[in-house]
Amino acid sequence: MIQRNTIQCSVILKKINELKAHVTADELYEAIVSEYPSISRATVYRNLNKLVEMGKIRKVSVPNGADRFDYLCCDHYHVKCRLCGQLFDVEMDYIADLKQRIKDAHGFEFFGHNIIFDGICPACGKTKIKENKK
Amino acid sequence: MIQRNTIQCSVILKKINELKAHVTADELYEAIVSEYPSISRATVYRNLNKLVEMGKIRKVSVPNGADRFDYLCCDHYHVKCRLCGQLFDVEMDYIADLKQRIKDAHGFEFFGHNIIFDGICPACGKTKIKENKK
DNA sequence: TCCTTATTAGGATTTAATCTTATTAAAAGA
DNA sequence: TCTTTTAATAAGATTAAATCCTAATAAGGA
Repeated sequence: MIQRNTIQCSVILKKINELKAHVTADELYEAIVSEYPSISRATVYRNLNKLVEMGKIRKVSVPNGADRFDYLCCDHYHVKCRLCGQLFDVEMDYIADLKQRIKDAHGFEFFGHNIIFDGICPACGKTKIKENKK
Repeated sequence: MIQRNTIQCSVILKKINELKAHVTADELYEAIVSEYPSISRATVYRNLNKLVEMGKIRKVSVPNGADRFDYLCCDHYHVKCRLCGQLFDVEMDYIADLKQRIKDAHGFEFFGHNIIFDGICPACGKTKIKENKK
């Protein structure tokens, strides 16, 4: 017996697919606790990592912020707004050959890569222009 | 009077350039406190952020780990060993045109990007082979 | 149904980073 | 040089993210 299917784990996976957003573990906990009041924060964190290892969801490490979890779809990248801190999807092909660009691997074994863009989202961009006009 | 040159700030910058490594704020604090015992952790963190904003050093956000700080040299990328957690430089040209690859910017303003590779360093790779042979 | 043990709940703990407040010192001007 | 202003500091408290700890629970094979 290696791994058990628990109600908690399936509730977590269901909720991520339902929300279709880049949620933090804590946001997810808050969303679940209303319909499953006894669930523990530790259970949410533990199962999220388990689901990532199983390849059923994706974890996005965000600079200066909590990790975010994403339902699975195509490979894609993200941009974090430097003003509001929100994470958005970026429509761009996955750069499959990125590791071929590495000049000297020094004996490293590469598995994948993570790209996060730094930018300003449309909403914050508009606010910024208004504030500059003041 | 906008900004003051403090001894603490210059000690921190000097130490980063001396170490020439990807140090965390805490590692840096430990390295400095021996020769400057009264320095405060908060001062190290505050000045590191200040130096990043001034463009004198670089901050690297590492998945599942503390931020690391780098002395300035050329633009480059990093790889984090998934076994030992250490951060290493990757020799690869900076992809200046990366944002041109974005298909639909949705009104976003882009400034830059951050790439972190996921891999296994040579030292850990050797250890792994040995352990598999057991 | 029973038994083994993976998983959970709930709170405690750890770690990274920042905040708070009284004190100190950088640097501009007299 | 001395005075004044206030940015920056020290030291400890606090916050936030994530994990750990332990007794209790429940998944699922026998």
